[in-house]
Amino acid sequence: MEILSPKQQEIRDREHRILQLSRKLVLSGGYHGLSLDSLSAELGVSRGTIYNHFKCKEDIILALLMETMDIRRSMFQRAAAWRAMPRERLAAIGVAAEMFVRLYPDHFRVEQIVKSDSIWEKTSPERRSLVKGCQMQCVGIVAGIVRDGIANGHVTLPQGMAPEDLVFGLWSMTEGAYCIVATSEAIAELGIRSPFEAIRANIHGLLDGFGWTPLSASHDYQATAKAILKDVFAEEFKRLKQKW
Amino acid sequence: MEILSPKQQEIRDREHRILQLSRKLVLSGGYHGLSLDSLSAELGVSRGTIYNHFKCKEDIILALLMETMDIRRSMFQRAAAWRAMPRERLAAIGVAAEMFVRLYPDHFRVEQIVKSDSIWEKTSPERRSLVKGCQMQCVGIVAGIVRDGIANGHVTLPQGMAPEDLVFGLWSMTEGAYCIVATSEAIAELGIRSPFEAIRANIHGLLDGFGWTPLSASHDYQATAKAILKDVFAEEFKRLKQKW
DNA sequence: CAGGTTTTTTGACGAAATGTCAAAAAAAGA
DNA sequence: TCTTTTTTTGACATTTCGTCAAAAAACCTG
Repeated sequence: MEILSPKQQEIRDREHRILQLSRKLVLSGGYHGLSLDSLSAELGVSRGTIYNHFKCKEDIILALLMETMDIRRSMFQRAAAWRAMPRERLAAIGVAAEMFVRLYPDHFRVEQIVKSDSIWEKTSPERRSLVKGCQMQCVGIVAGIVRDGIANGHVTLPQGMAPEDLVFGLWSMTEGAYCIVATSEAIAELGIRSPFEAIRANIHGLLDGFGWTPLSASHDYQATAKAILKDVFAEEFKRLKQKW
Repeated sequence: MEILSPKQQEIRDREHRILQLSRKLVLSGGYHGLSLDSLSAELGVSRGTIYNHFKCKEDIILALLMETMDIRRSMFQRAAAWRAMPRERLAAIGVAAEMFVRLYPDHFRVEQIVKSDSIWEKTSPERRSLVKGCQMQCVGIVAGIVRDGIANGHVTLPQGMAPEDLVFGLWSMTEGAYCIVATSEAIAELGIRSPFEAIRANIHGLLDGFGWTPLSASHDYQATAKAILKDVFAEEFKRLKQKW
């Protein structure tokens, strides 16, 4: 730990406060809800000061994204390190993903904003490569588990299908689901009562479809999920007030 | 067909031209690329005139979304009406979805924009309910096929899983995949060479996982896809220049 | 601690964009 | 041709972003 002068400490604290308040503003009003005027007014600093921390408004939003992406990455790492069969470790990733989206419901909102507008191009290259690297690490973690499953003979992918292709399927389904849930308010009207449960069932179907043993019919994955919650995400689970 | 005075005809034409140009602007520069100044300048009308057609900028964007959503809905309807086994009709939906996203690559861009910002709240309620209804119809079409599959004994869903839950899984996966492809440029770097093929494989895995007959191993679904292209989407296929 | 140097903060300013509205222009009707 | 209705216009008020020279604060150093 390096030593910081009071002034440097103050600056670092302020950056934290900027991001904290920005998250609140983005959550309540999207891209336009984040106004540098209200931000600076509420923080009691001038707009110029904020531009000392971030190159532009888009850079703030990307920093928000980076914060939560990093949390997710570390949750994925912990999940993948769980000592169990490959398919159970994959279930652990699933638990991590679901836990993450429940603990940080604004992440998808921010992610969507970043991707929608031409924000990407305006931000600083450093921050961009950070985000990209984080994404690649997440995919790599899951692909590693798939490779373990193949190596252990628990699953055989169809001719011409790479481990990354399966990761892409899992990624797409969870990303798509959370994205739909976060934005479409008509979910209940459409007859989908519990989207989280539905996605869990679909992922089990997907893995069963590739014959990944033990199949969901011959293993109690609900018990596995409980064990993961207890062993890996006990602290996060405590923080999650809603029922699982 | 009602009769239109020259003036009314001109107005209708202009609305069309507004949307056409708006789509181009949004595609190239996102939400901020759509500037009412450049829009009006390029069209040779004043900004005020555009506000005669649309309540606000957000309303234009939602109209763009509605245009393509309607096209997709009609493609889904045609696919579902194809006379074949339920799982083949589901494949037809898949072909429709993929064809759609290839023919209208800007759709996801616009969809993302609408969902990301607080655009939804600013738009007119009429347009909003149109969009919502379209979405519900699409889900309904696919759920109908799933119910047919269940009724015909081709598939049995696990205890407690509704047809809509499977639809949600399929929807999530395709939505997520196209969304990732449309926004993340690192797809190739991640080792996913052909995302479309990967998604097809994953969806087959998913349906196989629920035991939906005929299983992908015992039926040539590639031939099915070819037949669908020929029978249902011949015209669209001709317009699609890239290889399938 | 005084005086000089560097760092940080400020807020006025220019530029751009949105949406409004009274007045002007065009179209329709009599 | 004159009147009424509809449509278009563009100046105006407002908001917001990002910049930058000057002011203020913090930091050295003898």
